[in-house]
Amino acid sequence: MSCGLRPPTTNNGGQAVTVSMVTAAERYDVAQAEPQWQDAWHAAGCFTATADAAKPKFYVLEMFPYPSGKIHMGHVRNYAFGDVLARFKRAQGFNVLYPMGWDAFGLPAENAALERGVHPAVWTRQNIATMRGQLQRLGLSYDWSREIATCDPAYYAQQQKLFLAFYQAGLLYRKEAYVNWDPVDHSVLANEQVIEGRGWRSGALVERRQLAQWFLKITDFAPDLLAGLQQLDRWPDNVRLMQQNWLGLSEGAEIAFQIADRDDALTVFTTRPDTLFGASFCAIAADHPLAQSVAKSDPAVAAFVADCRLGATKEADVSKLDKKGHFTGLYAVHPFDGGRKLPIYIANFVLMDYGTGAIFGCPAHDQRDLEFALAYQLPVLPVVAPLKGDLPDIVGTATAFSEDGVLVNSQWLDGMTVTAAKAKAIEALVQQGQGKAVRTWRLRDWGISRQRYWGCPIPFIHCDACGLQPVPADQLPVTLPDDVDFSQPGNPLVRHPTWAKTTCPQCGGDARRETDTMDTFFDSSWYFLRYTSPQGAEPFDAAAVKYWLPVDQYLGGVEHAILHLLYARFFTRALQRCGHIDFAEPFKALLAQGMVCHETYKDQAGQWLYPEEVEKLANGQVVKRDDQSLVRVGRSEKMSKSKRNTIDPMELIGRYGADAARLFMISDTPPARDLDWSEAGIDGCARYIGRLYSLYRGFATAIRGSAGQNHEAVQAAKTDAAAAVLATTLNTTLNTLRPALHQAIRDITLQLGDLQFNRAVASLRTLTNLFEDHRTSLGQLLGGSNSADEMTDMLANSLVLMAPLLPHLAEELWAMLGLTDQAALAAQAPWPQHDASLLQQTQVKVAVQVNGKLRGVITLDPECSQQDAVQAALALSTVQAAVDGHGQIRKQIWVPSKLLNLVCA
RNA sequence: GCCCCGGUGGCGAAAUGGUAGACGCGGCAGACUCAAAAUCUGCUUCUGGCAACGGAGUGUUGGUUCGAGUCCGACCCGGGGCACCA
Repeated sequence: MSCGLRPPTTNNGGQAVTVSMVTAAERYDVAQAEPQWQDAWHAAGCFTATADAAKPKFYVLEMFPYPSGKIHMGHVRNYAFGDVLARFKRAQGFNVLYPMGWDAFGLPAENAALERGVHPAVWTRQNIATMRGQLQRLGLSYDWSREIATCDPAYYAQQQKLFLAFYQAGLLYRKEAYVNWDPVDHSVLANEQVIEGRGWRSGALVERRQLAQWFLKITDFAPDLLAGLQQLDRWPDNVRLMQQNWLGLSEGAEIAFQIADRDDALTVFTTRPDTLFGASFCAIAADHPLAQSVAKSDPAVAAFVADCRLGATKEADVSKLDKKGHFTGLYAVHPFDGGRKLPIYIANFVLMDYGTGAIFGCPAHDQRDLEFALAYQLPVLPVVAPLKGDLPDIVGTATAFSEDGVLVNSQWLDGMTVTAAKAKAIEALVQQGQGKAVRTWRLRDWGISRQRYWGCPIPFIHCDACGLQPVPADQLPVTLPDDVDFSQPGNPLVRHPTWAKTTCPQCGGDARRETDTMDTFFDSSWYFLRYTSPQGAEPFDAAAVKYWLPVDQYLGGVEHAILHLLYARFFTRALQRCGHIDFAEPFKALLAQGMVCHETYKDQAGQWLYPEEVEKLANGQVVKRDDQSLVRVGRSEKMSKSKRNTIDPMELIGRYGADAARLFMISDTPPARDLDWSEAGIDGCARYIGRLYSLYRGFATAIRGSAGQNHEAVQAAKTDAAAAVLATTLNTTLNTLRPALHQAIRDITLQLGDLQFNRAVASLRTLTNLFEDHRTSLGQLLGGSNSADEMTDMLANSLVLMAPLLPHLAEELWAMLGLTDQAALAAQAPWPQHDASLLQQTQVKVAVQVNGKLRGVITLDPECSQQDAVQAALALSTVQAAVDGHGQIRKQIWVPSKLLNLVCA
């Protein structure tokens, strides 16, 4: 990099500059400077992205926020990471797309309407305006011209087209499914609104009720979603593993058990056909057709089924229930032993959604089956023996044996391994016509119907005569009515006097609109495509998508590791099938950032409190700020609006500035790790910025101000000896800083590329700490030596390295050093390259161990031979003493430039 | 319950199987100051020692290795997800 501003080298008699002294008036005015640079970036159009096939592109995407009202620390963390990367990639010469928008539909807006009477649209728009301002104040380098909001009819109109395309492609269907029904409020509740089995507002016991709902056939893509994970080598392994487990492929068998004294059979799914001889019962889900039919004639069974319905809808809750069952009075005939009859139970731990909704129970080798068998006094027959040792006491320890082993007590399977027995059992079942090998997925189809107002209307019409009709293309979009009544619970679309009334596109008769709206995950499954042509008249422009997609780096909270990311992956496949796009995976690389956590507060009434409503007294008590009532402090959890344990970052920004707040969020903690919120350290970030300002200010003065620093200093050094000392000092500075800069370039480039933001900050600090250590002689070099240009270039390079991390400060210093003829703005300066030849070390420190224990360190030439190293090592008294203490050297481990280990005996 | 992740100084953390604690926060001491703030300098894992120099140490425990924070096994503790919060 060349430097245009050449410092004068003649002596004009200027005063010596004291680099470290800064008066208050010379301090960095963050509040004034930051908005000014934000304006400058905007005016220069630094961040506006334009598709240009000639340039390599890089799409940086952050999970867009729900407009809850204010940004919180999790957002700042997420967006600070993204912005650093976007700025870094721009400097590296990429054409960067870095957009922002709003996941604007959702439940909280309706809650605000219910609680405060404010219309969801108004509330949402206000929140967006507030949060946009906050993000802009953070100096994030978004292309705001591409901003979108999912609640904008311009967005959801396009979404309705996609919905109809999926319908055309046969990816959508309707079926009955359970919802949480609040019998008092007469409304459907989200899981979040069910607290300990009761409606959050009414307190009524929640029931499960069946409703006809829309489903997307995500299960069609299960094998492809699984296979695709293999290619996502820039996704974290844990996220891929979570997705893999969620898809939940299991290889097993379907077995038809003849029902005794009836003509029909019960088909069960099992992954352990090898354990068939250990079966002691069958169990079916409460929603299984067989259970339904038995319930019709048996009131006790009906009561049990009804009881199961009352219970939980969540898998987590279901699994915590005590295993309960009810005998149906029916028996299943064992397929390999007609003499054995297995009682058929209805059991609360069998899920209708998984497999066939029916199982056979082998208590000895399945923990859930064992618990059930122990509760209902069913036989426990071990059929697999461990490979080593005796069969453990299964009943005594109440622990099923589910590891690998050898078959016993199983007639013609005896002696086989589990794997061989599985194959053999299936083979036998196939021959008998009673079974087959099948693969089952845990994944269920995606239910997208929501009985709510604030979502994208599902573009369908119900006609009594013609049935379900898609809204014709020329009648799209179906927009939400504005005049809605939130004075009572339930979906206002249903109660609206006119909105749902329409005519059938088929017969022209009276018909009703679908009043369900879409799951907001639908909205967020394609927004990254819309960013490429945000104002387009079609959902997205094919050429723009072809250029920008896939997303090169996606950044978001690990809490979205499964649902959102899986739905988005499904969506691109669905769009591919519909011919809209030609790729399957939307996100090439993923950073699953850890959560920002904070302790929680509840008042005496059990209401969540925001941290700012809480005061910590000197005596350690925590009280409510307004009435001093005692507050209950909960453990640290993910910051969330529902628990109100959020921190307003704007207060920090007001106090310290955007750069300090951002630096604080990216320092110290690695991105993927959770962060327990604490303000300890923010002062240090602000001080670092102040220190850098005064440091570089001193350098700027040295460059610009008094010419001939070096000359002055040399003049001042009256004797030859003093002059020689000065020359040596300056030389040392040169020889220290030169490799240090290139080390920093190399390190920061690698670290930012690997998203190790905390380490990049540490590397930058290491470099600038060195500048501080050498500030006097660096000032002298800048002030008119042969190396002045090189030193100025070095400072310019350091600012380019700084620019992604501290963008506002870097601009301020860039201008201050007069570098604007290299690039008008630091944000436009190209990323430096390191010179590997400058990183060669002439001396290396080598650790000397005796029997693996550190006994000394020797400084050697990198090319030093093992023999010489041993000699140098033994010259150390500590090493010699340790060797003497152990006897003879038996072995030497020599890792050049690193370590010498003398193994003695 | 099932799946995933994490555990290293007083605190946040760093460390291709090769000198544990880089870089910070906090603390202590000193310089500057009438004083304070800011700034600067030094020290700061614990422990013994005046020191030189030792001993211990990465949640617990066992193993692999010349050598383990790192790899393998078992366990303990904390956090996240579990399909209608987003």
